[in-house]
Amino acid sequence: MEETRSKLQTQPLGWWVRSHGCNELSLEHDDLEVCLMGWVQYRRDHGGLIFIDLRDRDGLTQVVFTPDVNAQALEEAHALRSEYVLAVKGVVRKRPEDMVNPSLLTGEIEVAVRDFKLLNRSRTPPFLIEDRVEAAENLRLKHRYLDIRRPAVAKNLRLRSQVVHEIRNYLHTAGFIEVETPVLTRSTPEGARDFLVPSRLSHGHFYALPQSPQLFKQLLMCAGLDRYYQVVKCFRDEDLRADRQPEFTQVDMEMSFVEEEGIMSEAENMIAGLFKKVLDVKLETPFLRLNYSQAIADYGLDRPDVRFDLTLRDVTDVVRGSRFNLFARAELVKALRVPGGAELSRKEIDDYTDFVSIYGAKGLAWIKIKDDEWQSPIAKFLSPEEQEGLTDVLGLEAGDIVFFQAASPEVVNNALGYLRLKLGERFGLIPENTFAPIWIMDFPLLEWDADEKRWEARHHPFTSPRDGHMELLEKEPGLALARAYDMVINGQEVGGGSIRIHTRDDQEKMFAALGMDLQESRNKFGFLLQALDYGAPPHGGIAFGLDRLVMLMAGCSSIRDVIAFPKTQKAACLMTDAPAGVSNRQLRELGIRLREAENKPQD
RNA sequence: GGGGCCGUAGUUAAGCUGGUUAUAACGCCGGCCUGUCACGCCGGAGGCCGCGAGUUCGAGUCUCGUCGGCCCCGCCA
Repeated sequence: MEETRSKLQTQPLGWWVRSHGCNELSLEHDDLEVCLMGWVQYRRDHGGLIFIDLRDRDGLTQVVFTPDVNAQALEEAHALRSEYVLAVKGVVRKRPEDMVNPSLLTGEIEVAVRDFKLLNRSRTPPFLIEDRVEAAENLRLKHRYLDIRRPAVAKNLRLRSQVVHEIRNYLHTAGFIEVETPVLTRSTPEGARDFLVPSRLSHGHFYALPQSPQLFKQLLMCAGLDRYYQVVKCFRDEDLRADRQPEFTQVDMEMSFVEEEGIMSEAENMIAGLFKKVLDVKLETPFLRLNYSQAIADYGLDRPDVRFDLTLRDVTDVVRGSRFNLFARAELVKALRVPGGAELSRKEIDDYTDFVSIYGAKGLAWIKIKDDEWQSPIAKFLSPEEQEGLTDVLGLEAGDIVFFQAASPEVVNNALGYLRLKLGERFGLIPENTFAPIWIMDFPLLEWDADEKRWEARHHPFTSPRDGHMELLEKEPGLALARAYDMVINGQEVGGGSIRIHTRDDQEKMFAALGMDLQESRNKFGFLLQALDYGAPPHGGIAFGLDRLVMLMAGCSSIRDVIAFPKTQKAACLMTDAPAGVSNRQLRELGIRLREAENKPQD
């Protein structure tokens, strides 16, 4: 099959040197002898005349084989096919007047081929290397090197490179020192599941891949480096999502002798500068700020999309004494008013009811405000006073629809919070090409783990409580607030950080509050406690999720689109087939025997 | 661990309440063509309908299981 494609022999590059890229030539190069190298994008074989669009990472240039320039080359060029790799020497010439291709940057010229070399052949690719053809994602991932040849994918990687470059540039200028921290480190409790690496030299012992360089960067502050940053891979063995991969990249920073303001202003200047330089988008600084509790109250979520205005309202008091039992008894009742929402069909409302059920909602109450009446399955249960109260609190007008959730705060806020996003889309309330950054602050320090029946650090156990809140840990741990902050853009959490605990005393108190006894905390975090004991400066930092940030800037909806070689939802790499089995010899060296091998019958 | 969507030529899809030989476009192969640009024209090849059971006279179509991909809940900052 391959033989039929071409009898043309491939040749070594020899002394040929590329003179230009495929997006570079224009009328000002007229008559110039050039040498281009690239792939065959399209071939238009007219028999006595052949056009080839030669592609490299930058663009396309039309090269033309004609008998009057080189008849031999024309003869050979009949054998060229898609994705063959060529080196072409020729002369730049102006195209005939009405033959200009305005959709090509190089569309005013063409290169008349004097000589060419076939550098490599190609099998017919499994999918067309074109932006307008969307092949199935598993196919694209299996042949990712072909997928990346598509300009849209390459463009994302180039954007990512620009972003990292600007970040490094900014931080370097601002006096940050880039330091690499270990990838083979020790497993620490809390947080996500670790990826483990067995030790050959110490059987039965394991390294863990870092979930983040958190402890190392704090130790670098103890070391007096003052300002640290790193663009670093982090690893978390948890289930994947469109915005979550098992290995992902953080822009990790830490600063000494600063408090919230110092870190946040540096971080938002960096981000604003980035958007300006890379996208030419101006973000107003300082960014808006919102308390966690206010974010939950207004938006239901701790990463609100503030590009549009719909907000939730607490109407618990209005319906407290209602004949409608569900409302009267619920711990929390909130309403979401959608102006113009009365146009929603019954089918759409049913779909929204299904939608909120995934967040634990048992149903979705609604009222359509018509000119003369309230159209609703629940209106009849509401007294005139309650109706008046709702009209007042919500500012109801004819044409509106109001959705209600009455349940636990968690269910109410999640259900209405995500419903708000859905409705924002449905009613076209979300402006495109807009970036709305916002800081979320004053997070609770701890979070109740219902399964484990204990308090856990919401951020991580090194986060400092607000002044005076350390004392709350014993009596009212749920009320203690953290000196933590998240940066949210368009409803995406792109970064988060905190002021750290920098005294041994406080850090031990914190561990104790998390149910760790002295022995245990010294065992696991002895090195940190010691470092804090030797004059640790006050410090804090922030880490950005680079993949999410680039995804946002690229306008993609999955971080896979901005990662060169991403993994599937089962954390597999379809190209290399990782993860894969290993030989018994490798296992033996590591002192490992698989449990399944003992149970499974030998075949 | 759970819910939803999907799997048919190389690719993207169509295939109705089960019924003759499984369609189309693009791609691929061969031929013709000196101004195309996603060239055009003529001809051709190409299928384990993801895999395995079951129901049925008969399964791409229905049922169950399984594998894989995507989205989500849980999990994860």
